[in-house]
Amino acid sequence: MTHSEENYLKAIFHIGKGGANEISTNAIAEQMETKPSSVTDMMKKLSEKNLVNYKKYKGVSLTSIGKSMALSIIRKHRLWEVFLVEKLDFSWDEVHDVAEQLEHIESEKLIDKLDKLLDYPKYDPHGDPIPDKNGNFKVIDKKLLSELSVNDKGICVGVKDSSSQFLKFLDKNKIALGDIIEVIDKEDFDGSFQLKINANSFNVSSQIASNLYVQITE
Amino acid sequence: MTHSEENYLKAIFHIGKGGANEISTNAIAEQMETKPSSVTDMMKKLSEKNLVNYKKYKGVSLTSIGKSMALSIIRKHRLWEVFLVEKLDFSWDEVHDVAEQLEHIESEKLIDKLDKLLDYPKYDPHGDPIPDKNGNFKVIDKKLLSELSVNDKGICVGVKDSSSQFLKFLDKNKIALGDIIEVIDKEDFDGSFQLKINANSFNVSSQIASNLYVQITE
DNA sequence: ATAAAGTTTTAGGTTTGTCTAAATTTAAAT
DNA sequence: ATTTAAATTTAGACAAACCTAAAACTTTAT
Repeated sequence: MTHSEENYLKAIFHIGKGGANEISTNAIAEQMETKPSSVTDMMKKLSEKNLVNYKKYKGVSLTSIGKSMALSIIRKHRLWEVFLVEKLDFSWDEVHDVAEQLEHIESEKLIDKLDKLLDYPKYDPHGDPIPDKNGNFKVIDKKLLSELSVNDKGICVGVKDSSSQFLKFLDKNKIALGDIIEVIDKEDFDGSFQLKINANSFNVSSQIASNLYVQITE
Repeated sequence: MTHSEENYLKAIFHIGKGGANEISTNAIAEQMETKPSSVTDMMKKLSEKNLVNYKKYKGVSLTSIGKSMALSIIRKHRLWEVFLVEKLDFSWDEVHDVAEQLEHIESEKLIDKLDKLLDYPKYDPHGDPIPDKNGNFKVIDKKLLSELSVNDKGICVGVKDSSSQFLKFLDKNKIALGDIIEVIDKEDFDGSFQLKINANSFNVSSQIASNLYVQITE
């Protein structure tokens, strides 16, 4: 598996949200920041290798082998992110690019030992689940903050947008995973939210609310 | 810098032992396990980029930029080796191939933080010095065990051959870096050595003796 | 000093992953 | 039901890094 092949598998997995949906050539091209014609070339190759199901003009989906390879890369990516934050004091907005490189290192022993060093973490620094060796992971029942109603209460468990800008915004406003969030009021006019986060009052725009995941507690 | 370019710089550095000697195309080809014609191609490219001094038929040497890049890769390689042994419980014969991949990860911050995590090690698991950020490292005054005379005493500080076979042999015989070695007798006939290692008697072949570095203490 | 041997370079070809431009297929709109 | 628009694929090209075979240069040996 080349790095490029791995990146395509990962992209297909992410676009399809892990399901077996048919993914369009254009969607992959956009995600990979490449051209549709390049995607077509690669799909032929991955199809040859039985990693994707591909029929001309009909989109692609991962085969079970392709899916388990994608999960293995995602596992590596997320474990490395935890390592960077926990052991090397990176902040959560700095880890992505480095993990993007580290995820391609080939060594099963390395990943097993890293997993152990980190004490078998279940989630990465952005709240995304880390698949185990067999590709299994718990999907926790989370909702976007924007879907909550007034008086709903929950724990902040993840971010949808994990861009550096958004993460830095959260840092600046002292919003972190694990925080307890309560919806005090919702403004119909602009979709903004009045919140209580860890006992402090907050007002966040709908943009923010639709990029924060919470686990409802009551 | 591509991985391949980095590997060539490293190879040239290793062949020339860090000096400014003129390195032959064939020597590089052998080290890189590739063909001389491929080396020529790459030397032209590296020369274009001012990383090597290259004149047709005359061999190459690293420019100062090329040398500092080679040192940076070696620094990364050796730091990762320490990480694998110290933090992930790899044994010293298992680290090379993985470090060979990890050395190409691009992130200054990653290496700075790794260096810190490991508490700024000066030597890798095979006793080779780790260059600092500026490419400086101490060359300790070591000799091959085979150069010692009867009654010489020293500390085992490194290996010349760091192949898995040799390292496993040392493990099996409980010879490790830091051990105190005394030459009891030398057999002229086959060049074998009678040693005392950490108070135990040992007999090693000339092959072994010429692949172990010791620092003489008296 | 010259032939033989060894080394290095050139010339031309391959694979991988990308691209642009043109052709084809599918989907949408009237 | 056609036409138009959008998505996708094909065709042909390019750079990187490698290869083989042949040519050119150096070195060695007589």
